[in-house]
Amino acid sequence: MPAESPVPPACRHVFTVLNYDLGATLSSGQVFRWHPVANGWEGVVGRHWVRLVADDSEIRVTTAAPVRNWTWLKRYLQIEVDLDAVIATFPPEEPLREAVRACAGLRLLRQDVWECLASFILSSTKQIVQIQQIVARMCERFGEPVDVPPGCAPTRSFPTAERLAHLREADLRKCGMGFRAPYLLESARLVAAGAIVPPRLASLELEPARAALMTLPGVGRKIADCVLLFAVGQPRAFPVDVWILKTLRELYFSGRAVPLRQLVQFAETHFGPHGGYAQQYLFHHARLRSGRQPTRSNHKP
DNA sequence: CTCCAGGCGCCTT
DNA sequence: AAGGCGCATGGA
Repeated sequence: MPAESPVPPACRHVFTVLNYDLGATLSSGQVFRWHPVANGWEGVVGRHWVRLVADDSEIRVTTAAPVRNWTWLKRYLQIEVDLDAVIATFPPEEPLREAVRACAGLRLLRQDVWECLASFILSSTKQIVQIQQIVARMCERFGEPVDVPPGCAPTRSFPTAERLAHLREADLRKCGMGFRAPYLLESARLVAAGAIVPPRLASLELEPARAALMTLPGVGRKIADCVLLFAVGQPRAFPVDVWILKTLRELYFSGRAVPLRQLVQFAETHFGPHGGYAQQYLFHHARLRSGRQPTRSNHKP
């Protein structure tokens, strides 16, 4: 057996990619801590400050602290997902194909479960820009400092469930989260107490995992499915939010008023084993068509 | 000013 | 089971 040749840790790495639109992926409302910079994106993954710069064939990575093993980031970015194989499982119908064409290279990430869960508890009846602001304030106040490159703005990790569990509701309300504060606080306490063990969700089937998440206060079907899709790795999970509701009604029911339950039923059965990917294409496409600028504040001249 | 935002929990039928 | 309403906060 050959001896391990020690690989010196570095702050740079390159992932070779095919059909990966990093900007669409990071601005499509599945994650809230990335912001665009000159020619790329900066964010925090776990305890790592990360800058990503992408072109057609690669994603170039810069971190602040040396990294020995890039597996965590490869997993987060889902580098090894064969997107064409995913899309090949979609039902052959034109509205979905059009969304896929319009959002070519849009991917799903594999986020930290607690970060995703907490973020989406904060998402209800909030615009994406506002979710970003609330999450940023919460990280600023309660996260741990992470290393950043010289000259870059200081930033912090996403606060753990244990950290939030020891706060008071008023501390969280100061982040601007309003009536969501008690939901987040109680969910943090339950997770910290082990009522839900995030890493174990991935070993459950879709339905039991969904049911487990929905025992948490402030977590209904929609938020549970966001966590299952964006963090747990259940590609069939299909979050039905107001955008998707409207889109499904328009594209598949001629704009008629259809009961929510019937739309959820349709979504479950129509889009197949990677329905969550289809959902993300429909969602992002709808937002693009609305004229909204994802992740960018709509400043007027 | 009013309206609404990647919903949920709880209260009515 | 299914539908209606209030909930904080801040942009548009």
